[in-house]
Amino acid sequence: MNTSLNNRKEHILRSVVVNYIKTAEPVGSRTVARSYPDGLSSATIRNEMADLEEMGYLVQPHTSAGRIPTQKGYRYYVDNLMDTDELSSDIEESISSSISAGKMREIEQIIMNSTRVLSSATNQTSLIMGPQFKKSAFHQLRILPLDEKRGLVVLITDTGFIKNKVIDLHHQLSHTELQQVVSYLNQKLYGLTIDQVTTSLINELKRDLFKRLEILEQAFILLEESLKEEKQIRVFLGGTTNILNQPEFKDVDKIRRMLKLFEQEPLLFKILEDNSSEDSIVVRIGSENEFEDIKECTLITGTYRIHDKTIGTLGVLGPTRMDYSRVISVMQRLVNHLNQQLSSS
Amino acid sequence: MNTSLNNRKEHILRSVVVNYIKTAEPVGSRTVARSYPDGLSSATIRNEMADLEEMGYLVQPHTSAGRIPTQKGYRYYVDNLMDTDELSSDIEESISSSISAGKMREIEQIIMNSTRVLSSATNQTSLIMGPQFKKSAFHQLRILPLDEKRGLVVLITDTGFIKNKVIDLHHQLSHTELQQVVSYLNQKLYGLTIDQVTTSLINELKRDLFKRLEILEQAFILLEESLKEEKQIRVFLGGTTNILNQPEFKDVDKIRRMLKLFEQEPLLFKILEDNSSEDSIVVRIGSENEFEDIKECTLITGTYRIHDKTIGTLGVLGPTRMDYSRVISVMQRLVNHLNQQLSSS
DNA sequence: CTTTAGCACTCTGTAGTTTAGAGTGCTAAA
DNA sequence: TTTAGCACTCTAAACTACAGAGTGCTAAAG
Repeated sequence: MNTSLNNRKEHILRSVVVNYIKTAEPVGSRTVARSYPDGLSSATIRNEMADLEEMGYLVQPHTSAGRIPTQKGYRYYVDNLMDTDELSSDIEESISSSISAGKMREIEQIIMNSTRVLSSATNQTSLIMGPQFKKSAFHQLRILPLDEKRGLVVLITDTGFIKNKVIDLHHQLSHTELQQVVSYLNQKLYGLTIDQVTTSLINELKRDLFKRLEILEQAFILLEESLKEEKQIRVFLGGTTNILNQPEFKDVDKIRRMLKLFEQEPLLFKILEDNSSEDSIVVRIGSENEFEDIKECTLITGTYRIHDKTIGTLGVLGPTRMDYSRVISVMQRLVNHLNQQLSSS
Repeated sequence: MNTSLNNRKEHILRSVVVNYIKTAEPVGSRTVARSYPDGLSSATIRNEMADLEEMGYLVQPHTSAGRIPTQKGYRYYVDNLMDTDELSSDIEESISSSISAGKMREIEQIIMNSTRVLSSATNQTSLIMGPQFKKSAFHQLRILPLDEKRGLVVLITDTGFIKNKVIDLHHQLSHTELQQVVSYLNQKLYGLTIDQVTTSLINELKRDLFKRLEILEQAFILLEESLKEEKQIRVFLGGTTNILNQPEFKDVDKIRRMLKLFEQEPLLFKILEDNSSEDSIVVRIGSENEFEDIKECTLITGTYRIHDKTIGTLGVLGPTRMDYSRVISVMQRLVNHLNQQLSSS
């Protein structure tokens, strides 16, 4: 199936893809002929294009129109024909400046800026999964008494997350009792990722502790809730209006479906999560995507890390007619910057 | 200018407004005639409608079409003709259930649910300004040492907000020194709203403290940053796709402008802030709005409180052809629930 | 004086028709 | 194997025709 094409066919396919990406209009033989270095006539090109159509790389929207790439055509282009884009210096700059600006930056802030850069540099919709709490390792638990009846539980991870929650302390605890509980918990949990803190582990700890102090029910409830709650992680979106600029979304109905999708955070999360892969950048074209709603789109994803630990995914979503070369370059650059920036604190 | 209309004209105006809201089609004399209790002929209605047009309450899109209400027409309707909607029981229920569900609810969660309810019950876009940190009063400041080099500053307000931040402690502090600083700050700041903690006050405190301990520069930086940071408060949006259902937004260009607006959080914040008023619910029709981008829309806003302290605003944004009666009823109900729910913890 | 029936007139939206232009596939010659 | 030439196809835009909805005005009736 994966027979590779001869040189001339490759050249023609590339030309069709590149032109179609640029103009969104079916590409005719004349146009391709012009791009061919040693002048070949349009008739010859026509023959080759007919071949490419038969092989499944191109299609005609109707009998007498130019050709547009099929999904298979895009795939071949991405795998074999694409050269990586040189980024213009102002994009380079906007990437590095918007990410590294302040020093005392919150991680959320960095992520939000990234969505902005990513969408504006690619002219597509960008989506970024915020850092995944549950993949971080447990580092420290503190309980801070607020007043007679309430305390603040603070949970700190190795990647710098801080979660907190006010809890009721029905039974007053002495300071030392509290200390005991806390240090016990810290000892048991240290180094585990949040993922690993399962309900059964919690129950075990609970039994253990109840023997000594029949108190901290509330604290455990927090811990459990904290796990559940984090299932719905934020996905940040940028440039959702960019799809309106693309001619493939001139239909109000398509727009609606797309925007509906953007409103469903859990779904977006799933989409990103499923596509996150350890190795750099993944391109999913059209029906290569698992999710029904984006089977007419291309999704390009990458992952970012803190100290070699993958903690989130970023993606660019658009029509299959997407400037692959540019998007991939931008994404690559952005991921590098992010990794560097996030790991340097 | 504000001459009130006679009974018959009022009836006709109401009929036109109600019908137009329902169908989005210009309303003709025949339609109005049907709605008139004692049969009046369409010819009579026509005469009255011509009058109403001259007075500025109605217009014709073109010579031989029905009438549609002008902004002035809507205004008269809202002020004098509208009766409040009875809400169907399932909406009542969805309001109360989605807001009061859990017990240990985070305030953000409640707000997000509110956007959902509000937009789905009104079929419009809803926007809610999250609770305003800076209007809360300072309650407690804690500093929690994490390790040798870092500490966690925790700031708690009377309305239950908890802000925290990791700070570097270049110079190690003894426990007692830390205690001293913290209790001094607490004493000075207690009861002030965050708004009132101005830069000058911070500087004063700084001078004061430097005399005793030449240390806590970092802590102050936090405090200052915390103030700045909170200028960009989150605005939660719901049902942005609802505008696509309205025929006034069948033009892709209008859609784009609207969605662009939704992406500009600071602007939305300003819009909501400007419209927030102490007394219940405000209706801004068309050009009554100050902001250029929504001069073709109607914005209906209300405020919610915690213990009689206004902390946020919620709004419904849509075309001027909006079901005023329903939106106002829903908003009223939602605000009541919110106030009750937020104040009971 | 108010209401109404009747009628001519206006404007829109839709459906059908025409036409220019772009691009193809095929054939036959180079 | 390549290319010139030509007949053919399909689309998108422009134009025309027409039915339908609604108006304003006039003149008659209450």
